[in-house]
Order: sequence, then structure tokens, then C-alpha cells
Amino acid sequence: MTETGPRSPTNREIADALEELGDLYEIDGATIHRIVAYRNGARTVREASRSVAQLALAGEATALPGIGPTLQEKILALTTTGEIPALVKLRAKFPPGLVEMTKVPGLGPKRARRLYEELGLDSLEALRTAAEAGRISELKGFGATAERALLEAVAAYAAAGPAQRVGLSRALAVGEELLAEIRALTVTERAELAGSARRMSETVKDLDIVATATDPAALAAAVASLPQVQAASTPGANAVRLRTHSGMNVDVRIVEPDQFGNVLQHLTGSREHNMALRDFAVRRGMHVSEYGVLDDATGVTHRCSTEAEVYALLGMDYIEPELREDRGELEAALAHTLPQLITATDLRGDLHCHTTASDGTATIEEMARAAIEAGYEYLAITDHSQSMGFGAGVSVDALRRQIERVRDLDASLEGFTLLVGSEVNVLPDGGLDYPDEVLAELDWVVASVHTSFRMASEAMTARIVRAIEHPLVDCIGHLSGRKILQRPPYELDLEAVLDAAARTGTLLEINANPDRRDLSELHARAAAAAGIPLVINCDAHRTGGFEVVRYGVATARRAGLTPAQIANTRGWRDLAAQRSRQTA
DNA sequence: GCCGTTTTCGGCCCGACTGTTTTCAGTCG
Repeated sequence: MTETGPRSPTNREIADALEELGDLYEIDGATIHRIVAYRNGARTVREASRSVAQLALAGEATALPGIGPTLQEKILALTTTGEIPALVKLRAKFPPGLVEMTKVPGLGPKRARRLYEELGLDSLEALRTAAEAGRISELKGFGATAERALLEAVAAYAAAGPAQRVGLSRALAVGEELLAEIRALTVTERAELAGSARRMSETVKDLDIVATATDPAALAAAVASLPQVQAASTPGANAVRLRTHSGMNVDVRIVEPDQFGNVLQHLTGSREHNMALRDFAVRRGMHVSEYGVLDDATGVTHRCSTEAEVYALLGMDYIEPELREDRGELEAALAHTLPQLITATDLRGDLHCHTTASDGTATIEEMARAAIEAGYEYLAITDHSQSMGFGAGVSVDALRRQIERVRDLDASLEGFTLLVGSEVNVLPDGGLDYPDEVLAELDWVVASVHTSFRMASEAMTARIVRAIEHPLVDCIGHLSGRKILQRPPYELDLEAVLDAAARTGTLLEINANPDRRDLSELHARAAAAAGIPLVINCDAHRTGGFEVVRYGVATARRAGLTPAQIANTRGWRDLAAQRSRQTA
């Protein structure tokens, strides 16, 4: 390797630096709009599919939304020198403990800075000690109540850290059960899930439900006494805040029917989507809030019973909740160019599942029956290859016997195609652990990384590109290797991988397992933009395993994908004819 | 600090809640 300057910072490292600059400028007392500009820039960088360091070197980072000359210059400094002078200066001015103090709920940058300057508090521990000694309530603007609240907040934060998020599947299990209970109440008229759960985000902090009722007070009382509820409070006459026995916090809002659309839109978010929507509205002389849409010209506040009316008042098409992240959906809604998003019923087959031959719990026949039951026309049996540890792998001899069994069973199934395949391990050098002549006997080959995750980016990229270039590989399984809330993705040059897949015609999987959702929505969007066909696979390990398809579809929808961009919306013969490898 | 159907300056989403307030600042979602 040649001697070069410092390694180019990753998008995540750049985003973290901009985020930290925003936090420090906020403590420094900068105007809120400047702080917001740093945070917007950080988000853009975090979500970018190309190397922002490389863009900045080429002077093209300003083409990204929210990145102007100043932010590009700071990114350039980080890229070429490894540091940003303003960040170095601010870090010297404010201790890291002060930034952490602002993360305590209820304590913001303004009051934290006063505590630092007037009492010298520079850590959570110092804050706790001062509060216990009654020193905080002596300051002007701080009373005994504030001091007590601060003490409690510090204790809670120190014990539990920042608010915990849970995976979507866990949140929906709680939210949909609660929603069904609420809908079953006689006083309930309408009830919908809102918030990030409705947008099908990867993780969820708490749940929101919006309802209308013939008798709001009766609904509130009934909700508070549902069997799932461990504790409930009623902050207002038309709201219930509850905690379930399963540990989820849930806000239930009971609204007038003619404002249901306004409130549902407001509480569905995202925050970024709503801010951009309102910003757009203001430019048109309108003001959007949860209570209605105010038109400056007439002074009339329009109340909306549906979300579609809210968007229509601004000249926009209805925007599906999964798209509401301010990633271009507002512009598309205005131009009437929103994509027709894929739905689960568009999928005609699944190309990744396991049986008792590897680490699944059901037989080939049971999995085939389950796929038919789930409405599929075809299924590929793709057990793990021979190097899979813990006895979960399939030897070459065993695979040959499996091929015969699958062929026999396929012949007996009317109107359903059972395919024989494999999920082949990609070895650390990018080779596969079945000989080519064996792979050539298979209908479908998924290649996945299951070992040696902790490789340097260059080596991991070369490893996966080699697998992509293998002429008998049809598809790469769960590309990034991440497990949501459990394991970060491995280091990878996404651009290089997408280039290779586009060049060779290798498909990429959206693994629907809710702990994976891999490709991620952003990677899926980038892959589709590169013209790479994607496959939504359940990776089922049991007969009930096809239920997770909703999470794969949700990821595709959040990526803005249409049925045409997903290969398994086609019949098997059509799909097989389109791929790079032609079956014999 | 960014941005443009108010284009190179002057704006920048909206409302609730809390505490210490007598008209509001800070914080949150």
C-alpha cells in the first residue's frame, strides 16, 4: 500500500463531527438556525450513499441538500487534516461532561451553561452533588422545584442512559394488540397507530395511537384499564399516557372526527417531514399544525378528517407514511411523481429459507406447504453450505440427496415450483465453500457472509466483490451483516459493491428478518438507483417464518421502491430468464 | 449556516408544558 495522508473519514465520522459542532455551538450560544444547519448537514451526510469526503475533495459536496460552502470547507478540513479547527477550539472551551449534562431530560444548553459558568459544574456527578447540597436553587431562575426535578432526572439518566429504543417487530406486537383492544371498545369510532411504528421505522421509542370516540371520557377510562396497561395517567381530558406490562410507553390521543386527519398526520411525523412540510406551507402563506391548516389569505383554518385532505390543501398527493422522512417525498408529491410502492401481495415467490437440513425447524415439505399457505407461487430451499459451524451446514453428499428430494417433491406439487438452492458461505478470501460443479446443479444460489466480520473495509469489499463476480452466484444475502440494535454493519465500500452488482447482474437481497432488514432502506434505495434488481426474502427458519415479509416490504417501501424494482414480483421463469446466469 | 415562485438578504415549523414568571424563556416532541 502506498503512503497516503490520513484515511478519508467515513460519512458516519463526518456526521458525528458536524453533530458535535452543532451541540457545542448551541452551548456557545449561537443562533438556533446556525445550529439547525449543522444538524441538517449531519443528517444529510449520515444518509448519503456516496463518500461525502470524496465529494468535498471534488468540491461537489455543496450539491447535497443542507451542505453549503462553510460545511463543505469543514468536511474538507476533516478529510485532509483529520480535524476541524472550530471543533478543536470548542472542545477546548467546553468540557465533554458539559455536553453530556445537556442530554439529561429537562436540562438544555442554556441552563447547563449557566451551571457550568456560575457553579463550575462540568459532569453529571458534579451536577448531582451540587443539587444534593442545595446549591442550584440558590441561582436566580432556579427554584427548589427545578433542583428536585434535576436531581431526579440525573439519577434516572445515570441509571438508564438515553431513552431506549426497541425493534419495530417488538413495538408492533404491543401496538397492534393494543390497537385491536381499543377498536373493539363500543365507544371507539376510529383508531390508528401513528408515529414511527406507523412509518415502519427500524426502531421505535414509544407508541402513539389516535382515536375518535362517541364518548371521549369513556374511551379514556376504558383505555386506562385495559389488561395490557401497567400504569396510566391522563394529562388532559382527551389523552391517556400509559405504560404497558411489556414496558412500552404509549400515548393515546382522542380527537374530534373533523381533526382526525390533522392529528394523525402530525403524530405520524417524522419530525423532519413535518418541519419541511410546514416550511413549504409558510412559503405558500399557509400554516400547518395538528389543529388544522390556516390559510393567511382567508384567515380560515381548515380542519381535515383525513390526511389526504391535509396534503391536498398544499397541492400535494397523499404521501404514504413509510415515505415521510423528508427525503424528497414532498417535492415528488407536489410534482405528482410519487412512486407506486410495492405491497406484500405483489410478491410471488421467496428465494431464501432453511429446513432441518441446516438450522431450520421444519422439513422441506413443511416449508413448501407454508409457502403455498402464504400465497407464494415458488420457493427456493437454501440451506447453509458445508462450512457453517455447529453442525448446521450441509455436506456436498447431503446436498446431492437434498437436490433429489426437492426435485421429487416439486414434481408432486401442482401449481407450485419448489427450487433447490443454497445459502453459500462467502469465505474470507471471497471464495465459496461448494465446488462449482455442485453449484451448477442448483436453481438458485444466495451467497452470504457468516464469519470473519471484523475485516478491514478494503478486504471485506474485495471479498464480497469476488463473490458477486462468481458466475454461479445469483444473489448476495444480507449484505451489510448488521443486526438492528445488536451488531453494526461491517466495514464496506458500498459504491464498489453496487458497481460490481450492477456490472455482473447479481441481485441483492432485502432480508426481511426484522432484526436484519438488510439491505437497509438507504442501501436499497441506492442499489435500486444503480439499476440493481432486488429480492425480498424472508430467510424463514420455520413454517411461521414467512410472517416477517412485512418488514422486508416496509424497508422496500421506505426506500421508495415499486414492484418493477423487486425481482420476486415476477414469476420464477421470468425471473430466471432475466438474471445473469441462465439455467441449463 | 443555508437557501430562493418574498433569489444574494432576510427569513428560517408549531404548539405544549414547566417553572418562576406579571409576559416569558427554556425545553421538548
